[in-house]
Amino acid sequence: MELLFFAYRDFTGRPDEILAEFGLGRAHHRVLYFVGRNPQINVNALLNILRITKQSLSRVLGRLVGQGYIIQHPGKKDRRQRLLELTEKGVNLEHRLFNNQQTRLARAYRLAGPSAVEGFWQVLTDIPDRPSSVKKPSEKQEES
Amino acid sequence: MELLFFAYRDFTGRPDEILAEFGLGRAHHRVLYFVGRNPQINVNALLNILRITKQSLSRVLGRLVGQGYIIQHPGKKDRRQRLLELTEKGVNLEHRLFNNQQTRLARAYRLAGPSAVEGFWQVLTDIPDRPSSVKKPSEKQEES
DNA sequence: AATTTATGTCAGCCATGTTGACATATATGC
DNA sequence: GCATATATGTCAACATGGCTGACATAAATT
Repeated sequence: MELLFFAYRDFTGRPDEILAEFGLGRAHHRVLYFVGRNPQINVNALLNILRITKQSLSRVLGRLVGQGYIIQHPGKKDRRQRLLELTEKGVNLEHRLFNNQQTRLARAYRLAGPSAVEGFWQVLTDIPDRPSSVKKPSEKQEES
Repeated sequence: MELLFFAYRDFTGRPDEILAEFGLGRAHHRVLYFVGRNPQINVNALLNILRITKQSLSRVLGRLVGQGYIIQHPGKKDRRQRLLELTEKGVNLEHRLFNNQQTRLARAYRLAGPSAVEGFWQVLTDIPDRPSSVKKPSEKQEES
């Protein structure tokens, strides 16, 4: 139980330091991450993943767009949508953050061994609410 | 990677709702949890676990003490220390929150099976920074 | 007696969540 | 084609829970 807390705490620790150099926070990290993994995602889909209000997202996203980490462009099928995508600058930063966490995970994986990793995934997948918003974009936005 | 985010997000979701009924937040939950699991813990040890400043803790802890969820009393060996302990009221609330999360975990465990659970623990234990502050109070506080 | 340690407190700042109200552009339904 | 719904944005105000800095007190330690 508390392991989840410690894991999360230390998992975000290093990235937080890196982000601080750029005057960004954890919230910006999450946006970078999910936009990076879901190019051309629209705002609504992103809101559903993060489960925050559009006003909260707006502040964070606006900053990322303003500083050139993310670009927006209208959807082709639905021009009301603003589809989000990392710029090269955004990709770079995201990679830097990602690598850091990956290193930590890799260490844990190495220590624990492959079968443990398998179980880890298994359980972790089952913790969130039912269908989960992970890689199930089938229901929403096939944008652009 | 994102699984950790989703797991954490949904893991804290229900408890957050319950806490809101009492006008408390997630920070209070963490304190209740760790005090519950480490009766007679002193303030410094708690700060080391949470990795926050004493001013932050003070606000949260002060509230919990004020509303009778936690009691403090001076350490016997070192009377400067304030040892923390849940009251019956605190135990009740903590149980309620705990059970909720346990239910969620139990579901995941059941779905994933025992060997997966084993691996889950294995990996999760290895994610945090080295010695980890879990059950390793050997270096600090042997109070009261 | 001097210093260090454990704890508390005041005051203010910042990031990031919230609600509510309202605006605009586009898509959709009748 | 107009009415309405949807996708998004924006303004304003507020709450929580981090943070820093400064200072206070009691008890332990040297």
